[in-house]
Amino acid sequence: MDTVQSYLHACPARTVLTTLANKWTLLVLASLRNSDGPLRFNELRRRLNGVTQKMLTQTLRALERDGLVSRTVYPTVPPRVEYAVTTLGAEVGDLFHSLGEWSEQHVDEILAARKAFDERPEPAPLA
Amino acid sequence: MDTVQSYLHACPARTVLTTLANKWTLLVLASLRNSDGPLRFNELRRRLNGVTQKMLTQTLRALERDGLVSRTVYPTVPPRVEYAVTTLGAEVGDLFHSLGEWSEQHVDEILAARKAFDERPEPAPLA
DNA sequence: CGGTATCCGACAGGATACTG
DNA sequence: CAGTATCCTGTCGGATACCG
Repeated sequence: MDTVQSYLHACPARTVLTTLANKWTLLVLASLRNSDGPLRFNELRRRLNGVTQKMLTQTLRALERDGLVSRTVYPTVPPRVEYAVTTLGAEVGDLFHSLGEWSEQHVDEILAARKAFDERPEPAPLA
Repeated sequence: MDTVQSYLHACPARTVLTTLANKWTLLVLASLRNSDGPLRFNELRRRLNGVTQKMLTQTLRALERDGLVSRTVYPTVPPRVEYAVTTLGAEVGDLFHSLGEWSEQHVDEILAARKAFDERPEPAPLA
C-alpha cells in the first residue's frame, strides 16, 4: 500500500496532471495563453462561458499555487486583479497545445472506437 | 449554459483527457508501453502495486473503449487475457512521455512554488 | 469588482464478497 | 485467472447568498 502511495506521489506526471485535469484548468490556461497580455477576473469569466465564480477562483488559485499563473492586485477602487501565465505556465500551455493538436487529429478515431465498443453485441449465451 | 456544454463537449483535448486523467490510466498505459509484448491481467495488477481488481478492470475497459488498448481472450482453462497498446495508444503514450519528461524536469519548481504559496503570511490586518 | 461561505447532488474510487 | 456486484466514503463542481 505504501509502495503505491510513494509511487503515485513520486510520479511527477501525476503532480502536474492532478492540477491540470480539473474541469476548467485547461480552458483558463488556454485563454490566458491566447490573449494579448493579462486578463481581469471578469474578462476571463466572460470568455469561459458557464464557469461559476467559485470554480474560476478555485481554478486560478490552484494555478497560482503551482506557479503557472501570476495574480496581480491593484489596490484601487473598484479593485483590479490581473491574471497572466508565467514562464512555467506557458511551457505547460505549449505541451498541452501539442496534446490538443493530436486530439483534434485523432478524436474521430477515438469516438469511432467508442461507438463500435458501445454497439458491439453481447456474446451469444451459447444456448 | 448550452454554450458551455457544447464548448466542453466539442473540445477534443477534454475528450482525451477525461479518459486519461483517471487515477490509474497513465500508469496502465505506461506499463503496457514499457513492457515487451502484451501483459496478462494479474501481471499488470502486480506491476501497479495497490490497484484493486475493480479499478484495473474499469481502467482497462475505458482504454479499450477508446481504442487505446487491445484485449485478447484465449478460451483456455484457466482463462488467459492479454492486454496491449494499440497504435493509437502508443501515440498517446508518446505524448504523455513528453509530458512526463517535462514534469520530471520542472516538478521541483512547481513543488517550490506550492510551498511558497502555502507558507506565505496572511496580509497584515492593517490594525 | 472580485471575491468568500455554505449547502448539496453526482460521481470517482476503495473494500469486500461472490462467480464462470 | 479474470472478472462482477454491492456498498460506502471522499472529493469535484454547481447554486445561492453575502462581503470589502
